[in-house]
Amino acid sequence: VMILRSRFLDARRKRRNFNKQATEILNEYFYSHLSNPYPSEEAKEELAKKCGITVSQVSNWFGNKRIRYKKNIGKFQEEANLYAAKTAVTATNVSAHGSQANSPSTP
Amino acid sequence: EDKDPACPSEPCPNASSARTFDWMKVKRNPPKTAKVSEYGLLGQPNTIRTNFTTKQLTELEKEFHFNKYLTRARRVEIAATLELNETQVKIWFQNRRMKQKKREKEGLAPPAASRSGK
DNA sequence: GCCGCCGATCAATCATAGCC
DNA sequence: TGGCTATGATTGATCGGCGG
Repeated sequence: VMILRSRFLDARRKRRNFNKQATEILNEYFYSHLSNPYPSEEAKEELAKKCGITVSQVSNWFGNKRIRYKKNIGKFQEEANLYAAKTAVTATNVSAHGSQANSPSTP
Repeated sequence: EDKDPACPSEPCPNASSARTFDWMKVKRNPPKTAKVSEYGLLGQPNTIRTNFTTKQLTELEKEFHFNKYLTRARRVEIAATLELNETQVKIWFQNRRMKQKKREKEGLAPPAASRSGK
């Protein structure tokens, strides 16, 4: 089926990569909060300002980053160590549930 | 001054930083968009994202401009007409409203565009 | 109890940017 | 010019929380 997309009218046509500096800032935040890389709305606004991009773009960046990171952790190992060395705010967390790491039901 | 609630509930093989935190293990349940009908006995229902046709999107969009919210009756009607689940129609409207909201919000102060060294 | 909505997020995909 | 990977954006659908 040729789901003739409105290939035109697709906002994602003209895409520009972010500054190297913006990416630097985003990565620093991401890796320094690797235990929980979910910036609050306020944090996103601040990052957006520093990076010169919109809050939505910050959200998109973290969304993509998280998914791609966990999809292939090994591929980001170097990057992780690089930024981990740069900043360390690794908030150690407290655990909640006991053992058992699995989904609801296992078929 | 931020605290993170999250925990690696499993021993990690690595030593350095980068441990395996639970957000990395999050898995979403597959869409239950299934309409329990034709699909052998193994063929999984619709574990994939439904691709709405241009026609369906056009109709939904048209309806949205008419009403941002749907009534149960209208929803049933549209679902039948477009051959979609009521849930899909409902979800489409919810996402559409959020999209609208986002657009309005961004359309009120987007000055700032620093791209790479163009 | 169940339902719809909101806000955030996921996950797959699209289309382009960027490099070799 | 071709091919491939990196990356920002889009979007159907899920998750958790609220209110009716």
